[in-house]
Amino acid sequence: MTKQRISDVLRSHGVCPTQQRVAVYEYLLTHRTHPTADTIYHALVQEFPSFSRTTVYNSAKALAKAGLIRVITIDAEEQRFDAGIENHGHFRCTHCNEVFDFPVSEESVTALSPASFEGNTWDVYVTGVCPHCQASL
Amino acid sequence: MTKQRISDVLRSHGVCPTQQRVAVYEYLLTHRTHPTADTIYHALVQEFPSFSRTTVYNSAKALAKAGLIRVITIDAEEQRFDAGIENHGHFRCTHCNEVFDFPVSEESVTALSPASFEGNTWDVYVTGVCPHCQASL
DNA sequence: TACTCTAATTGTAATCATTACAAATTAAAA
DNA sequence: TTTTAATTTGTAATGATTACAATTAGAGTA
Repeated sequence: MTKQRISDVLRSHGVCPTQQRVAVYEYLLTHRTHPTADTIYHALVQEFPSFSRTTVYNSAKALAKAGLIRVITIDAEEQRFDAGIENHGHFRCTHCNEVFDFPVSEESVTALSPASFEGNTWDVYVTGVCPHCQASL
Repeated sequence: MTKQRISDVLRSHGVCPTQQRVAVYEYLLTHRTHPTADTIYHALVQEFPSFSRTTVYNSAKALAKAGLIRVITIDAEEQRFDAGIENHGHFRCTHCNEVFDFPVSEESVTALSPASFEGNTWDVYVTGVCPHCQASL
């Protein structure tokens, strides 16, 4: 996706497409690794020398509010950000501390959500040891 | 459950049953409100004037490691603790900020957990507006 | 293009939950 | 008891996140 296209997406979601917001969203679209604010900051400060940590949080907040990204709190210490907004769960490996996606069907989500509550967003977090770390143990 | 009984439970889970740990576990057993460390601290400092915030965290960590309680991170700002360890999900109301339990069936959990990952613990977090707040809006 | 107004960015400082640490206390075994 | 190891506790440190005010950039208008 080109920067121009990303700008259009932001605009169509009511988000003013500043250079920084476009850069943050582009980074998340091309790095599906659930990066932390600090990781994003270090990656983008090279492109924008005046880039600020605060801008990462501000941009992410604007993108999350518009429904373009999700904030993941599977890690108690720090937030992670994810451009994938379709149905999926998150798995955190306690050994390598990476976060992976795994598929979650529409039916199982429907089965989960309590009927009497409204306007629901859901997160499925699973913690354990990933296949790669299992092999190396 | 008496203090004596709680002591036995801790001991049988390999946790040295100190007064403070018994008090924290008793508080969580009798208050299924998913309290924060601060809430527990304020409640117990009345019983133990020398009670410390650090002890809440230490005790909770020991209890969680023994599998007696769970740490809930549905709230990005602060941890919550829950003596309920059977299958259930957590719902956070964005209006009153309370956390409620809701049932999650064994099958839906099995359907969720990715097969290739091991030693899994899972958390299902749903966010929205609770029935009580829906009525008052 | 220049102008204007509003919104966004940025750097610094503050906040606040959580943890580190070392001294004092307690638990449990001998 | 006495001893020893584990736990508690108060204070200080940590570190992610936010508040804030000054600067800068975005987008519409003439």
